[in-house]
Amino acid sequence: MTHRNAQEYTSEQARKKAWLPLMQELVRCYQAFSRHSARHIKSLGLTPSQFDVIATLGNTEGMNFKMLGQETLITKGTLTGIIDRLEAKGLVRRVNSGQDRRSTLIQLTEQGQRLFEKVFPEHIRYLSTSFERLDSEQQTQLRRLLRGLRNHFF
Amino acid sequence: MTHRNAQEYTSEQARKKAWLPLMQELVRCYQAFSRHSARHIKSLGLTPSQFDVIATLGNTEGMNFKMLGQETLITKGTLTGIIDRLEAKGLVRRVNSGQDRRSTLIQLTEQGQRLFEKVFPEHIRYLSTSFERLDSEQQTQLRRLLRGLRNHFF
DNA sequence: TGACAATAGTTCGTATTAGAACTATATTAC
DNA sequence: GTAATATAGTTCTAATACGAACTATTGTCA
Repeated sequence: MTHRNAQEYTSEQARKKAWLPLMQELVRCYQAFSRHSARHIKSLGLTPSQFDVIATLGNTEGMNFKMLGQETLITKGTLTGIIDRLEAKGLVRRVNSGQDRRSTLIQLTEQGQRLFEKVFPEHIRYLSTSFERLDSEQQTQLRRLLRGLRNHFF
Repeated sequence: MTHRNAQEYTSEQARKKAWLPLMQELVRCYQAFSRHSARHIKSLGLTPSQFDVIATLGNTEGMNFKMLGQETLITKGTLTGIIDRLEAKGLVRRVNSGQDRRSTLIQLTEQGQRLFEKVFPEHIRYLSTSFERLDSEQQTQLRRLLRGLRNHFF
């Protein structure tokens, strides 16, 4: 998604495509963030997706697959495997949710809760040192611009 | 990486963590872009990674794995499989690069070149309609802010 | 109520993805 | 000039990732 050809295409064919460097930067920035974050998460013995699930489930009574998928942006087919492995690690459990017998409630076990309380603040602290180098105004502005761009991907 | 807990954590424990919504927005915006882009690429019969390689190789004499990996941000182990499948499709070929017998040059075949010429402009056009909704100044500013943030992920 | 559509999770097939170990070749150091 | 080291690709393993097909259950509607 980096598209080395982007720059050349810009100057050669259409001066108007000035957004191509923006697209490249979006990809690069996300990748840099993602790898930076993953480095720390792996040192905690989790995969990024597993951490995401743990972080989403923390301070919650539990969630079914549908909601968990919406929060984490992980599709349900993928989620099944992730929950399988977290369950095998003893960090979450599947519980029959009362009403709808199709639905499954996923919740942190005691061990999962303890892990959440330990690693979530740690990870936030780890990421702070990067994000806080932007001043408050830059953060707000960046967030607003990203939000605006996101709304244009239908 | 969405971290539903982020908001709560912000207000409860540390007023200072105002960057958490920014992190969420970065993830969501990238995901939205990525899926929007992938939708079109799949309709062209390629995977995002395959398209990325084709786009990078276009208008080039070819590239070895190392350079191709740097451009596309794909690690070499992954690249081997992607090139295997593109080669099976007849879109790229592996050529012994002259000097270093460890190195392999990957280049588009005639068919790959034709595909590049067809799908690259199409995809750019497809993405235009989203990116061009930001005015020129917003684009510049967003790019600059992303660049600044990226530099803080060491 | 009884066919039919909709929904929740699981399973399956194909393709990434990262990283570690491995092979072959090239470079460096002494 | 050869041993030690570094580099280019490949192979391997474990975990995602998406979407389609499948099963079980629930909702709809005539």
